[in-house]
Parts: sequence; C-alpha cells; structure tokens
Amino acid sequence: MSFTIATWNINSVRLREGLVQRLLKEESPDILCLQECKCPVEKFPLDAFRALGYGHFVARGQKGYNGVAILSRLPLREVGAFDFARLNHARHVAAELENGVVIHNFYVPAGGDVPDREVNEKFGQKLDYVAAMRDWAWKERPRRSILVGDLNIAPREDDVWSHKQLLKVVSHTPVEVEHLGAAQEAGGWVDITRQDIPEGQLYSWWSYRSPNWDAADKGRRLDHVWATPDIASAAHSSRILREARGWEKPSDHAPVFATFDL
DNA sequence: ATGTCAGCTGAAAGCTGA
Repeated sequence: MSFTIATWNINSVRLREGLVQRLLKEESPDILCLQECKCPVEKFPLDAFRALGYGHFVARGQKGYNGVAILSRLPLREVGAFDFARLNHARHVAAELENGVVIHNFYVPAGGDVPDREVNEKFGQKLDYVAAMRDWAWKERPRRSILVGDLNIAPREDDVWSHKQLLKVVSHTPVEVEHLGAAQEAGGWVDITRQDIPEGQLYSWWSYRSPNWDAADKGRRLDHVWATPDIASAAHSSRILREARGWEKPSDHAPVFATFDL
C-alpha cells in the first residue's frame, strides 16, 4: 500500500477549520498530523473533516495552548501519548495503522526568547523535552515508525535563512541542534524531507512579524518528517506546501508532506 | 527592541505565548 502523510502546525484549528478543509480537499493526504490546535479534544471541529472522508481521529488537547491531532482516512488505533519533561502539556499523541506502522505526532516546546536555561525556564524545558525524546527512543528502539511534527528546531545551516544570524536565536542554537541530533541518532531516525531534498535552503515557517514573508524569505525548517531505517527507503515525494503560508489568514507554518510505499 | 498573531480573562484592553 501507499499513503501520504502531512504535518502542519495550524495555530488554532477552530480559527482555521476552513484552511484544514482546503488542504484536505486540494492535497488529500491520507493522514494529517496537526499541532497547536489550541482547544480541548471535545471542542475539536471534527464534522467537516469527517464529511471529507477523514473518519479516524486521535488527539490530545488543552484549553488555549498546544494540542496535537491525527486525522486519517485510514483506520487508526491510538497507542498512547507522552508527557515528556512532565510539563502536563498536550504535545504528543501516537497511533498505529493496520499495517503496523506507528505514527508519532509531536509539538516540541518553542523555548522562549533567551537561549539560556539559567534565566529562561522555557528554554530548559525545551532541552529537557528533546532529551526525553532521545531517552525514549534509546530505550524503545522504535521500528516501522514515523515521527512528525513541529520540532521547533531547524538543525541544518540550510534550514534557516541565515545560519550566522540565527546562531543565538532560539530554534537554531548549537545546544538545541545538538539535542535534536542526539534524539534523532538514538532512534536511528532518518530525516525523510532531507533524504528526498538533500540540497538547498528549505523552510516550513515564516514569522508573522515579517511583513513581506515571501519576498524577504526569512524562513526556518521547524517542521519535520522522520522515519525509522526499516521503512525510510519506502519514502519519497517529500515537499513543503509553501503556498499555504500565503492563504487567507494563514498559519505561520506550511504543511510538510511525504509518501510511503509499504 | 522591533514586528504580528491567537486565546484567555471578564466584559476592554492587557497579558502570555509563539
């Protein structure tokens, strides 16, 4: 079988229900993983998505902040949710497809403004969260698994508009990149987007504060699709739907896609 | 430091988080 998975930080699923519908209609991924839904699960606007054929749903939500969900046209079975770093935040949910592939949907903490855990507790929580991802992967040794989400770290020099200018900006600091690399290595995770698009600048997020985001193009690749080595070679056709950043009342993130033939 | 969004509170405009 073949299926396409997409990941998108939606920045309020209730406010952007229409944009999600548009993505489902125009791109029809089999599975859509959302982050920053910003609502409790019982307030998630499911009806329109069901009507478009997305009848399967797992989620974790909370009022106002965070929140992750997996919408799917393929049957799913929830296989749990982590509370890494014991933040009591809705930042992860996992589901298994009928073929045994497990999908992990993550929303890693943004980490605040100052990249120093001594003065900024949020930065410490971010590092602790990613360290917990590493420890889990090391212990669990995941197989036939896909990990997607807003990891809030742009690891490579060509994942940001200016490596030099972002070295001290949260999302691209060496200590964050190191932590993410350790988590990736611990699970043997293959960066599918970069497997498919190895060269060149690649971004999935452009700040709302940049007035002319498209022309200025000061982006970062914060959203990722990873897979375990046993299924990584089945992946292809990765892409970032940059045009969605230009839709009416957009999210500041663009959806990232990959297709797996399994 | 700036810039722009979204949600919450408590009933408007200010705060927090991104």
